[in-house]
Amino acid sequence: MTYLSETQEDYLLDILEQVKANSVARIKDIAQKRHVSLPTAVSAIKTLAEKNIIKHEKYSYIQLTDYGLSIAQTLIERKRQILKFLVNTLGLNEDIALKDAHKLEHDLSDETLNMLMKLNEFLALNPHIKAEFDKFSKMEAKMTLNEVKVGESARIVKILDSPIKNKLLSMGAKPQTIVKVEKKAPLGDPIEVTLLGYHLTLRKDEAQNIVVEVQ
Amino acid sequence: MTYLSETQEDYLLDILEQVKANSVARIKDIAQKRHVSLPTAVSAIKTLAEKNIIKHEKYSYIQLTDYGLSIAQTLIERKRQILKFLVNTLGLNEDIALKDAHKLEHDLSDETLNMLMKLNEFLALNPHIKAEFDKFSKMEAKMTLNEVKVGESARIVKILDSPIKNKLLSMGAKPQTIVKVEKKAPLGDPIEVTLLGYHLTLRKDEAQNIVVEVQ
DNA sequence: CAAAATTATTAGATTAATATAACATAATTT
DNA sequence: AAATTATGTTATATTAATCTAATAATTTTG
Repeated sequence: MTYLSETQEDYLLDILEQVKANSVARIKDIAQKRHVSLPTAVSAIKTLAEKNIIKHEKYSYIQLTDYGLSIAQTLIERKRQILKFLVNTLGLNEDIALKDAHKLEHDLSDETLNMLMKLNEFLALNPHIKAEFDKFSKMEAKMTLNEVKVGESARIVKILDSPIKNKLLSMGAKPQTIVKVEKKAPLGDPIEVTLLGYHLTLRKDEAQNIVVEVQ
Repeated sequence: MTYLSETQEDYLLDILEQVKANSVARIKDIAQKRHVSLPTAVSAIKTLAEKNIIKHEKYSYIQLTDYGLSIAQTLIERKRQILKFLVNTLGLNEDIALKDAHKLEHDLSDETLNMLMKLNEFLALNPHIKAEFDKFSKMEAKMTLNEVKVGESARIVKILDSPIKNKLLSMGAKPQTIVKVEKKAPLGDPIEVTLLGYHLTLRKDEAQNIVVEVQ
């Protein structure tokens, strides 16, 4: 029915969280939680009130309407399921999972979310499969950049700690960045590559610190 | 390095797509692809040019810089992996998968993306497990709203085609919406529930059309 | 090659989400 | 109860992404 922007959904959830924790929510609390200025919170609260999600009288507490509470509950449940997927099923650490869940909760279609939940359930019911996957996911990729053939592109999986790491990071390279091997000298040393628009010449021992995967 | 907003990333990918398909890209093409007006495209192109992602001279073609091309390739690869997860691993249909992938490509952390890829690989290498999951995911949930106990909340999984369906849709209820059973008459008919702030009284045969899951 | 058509740009507005500065109300304390 | 502190509001501005209207450059065509 009422459309809420992502930001408005975030405000709503923060209000509910605050009410739960503290029995009442004030403008100040919400501004703090959201790391925004008071006027910003005031105007967000006004918009939510216009949409009948909350009630707010000047200088007073913020209260959820039944409608607002119900929407919030649905959002919370979505987020809970997404977190479960990220933490339990994928085994990601809480920090990353929370950040990602926060974005996903706004974005995922009901259909996709439903399938993630099925996957959650499936692995919960089949611990041997879950264990197998966990083992598999912990195996390191073993190909390094020096093994990539001339003309081929690869995706960086990890950059091992080494002198070259900072140089690459400073150029903006990171896991998922695509590197192309342009040329190799005889014996494979040095190696010419391009990434993020830069041309680089790497020694073989430097390239060995860059773990990659070819598609 | 250079930060691109989601919108800017979208423009970049559309430019690359256009260049690939047509060997050159013009403002008009991009405006069409993005379903925006020409001035909007002009200003987006200007921003990307300032960030050294593309080159553009007044009234002329748009060209990717090496840097822009490289960023685009990384983005494309991300999206490809996400799509693979949604379509191959989860078995979602292409339309939904494309929409979701489009949003996820901007949102997912590298760590999460990496785990999704592991899951892709794991299931590709273990077709028997994949087959088992496919079978599992196709099993319908079988609990309906009339079976939920008084005081409990449930998540709507599906609303079967029936007279009640339109009524619920018009209230904004859909899969993932939370319903709470407030009261049941003796013999479980009728049933009082709340959802999205509404109080509803449902006949048992209506409630049987609402497939739910209790958490 | 001049007129017409196509494509691009500039100017000026709008909306959502943010900010700072200035002011107003409420609560606390001496 | 007056002064001080805490909290909230209003006025005004900014930024990114969009729009419409007006204008300009380029290309096509009769």
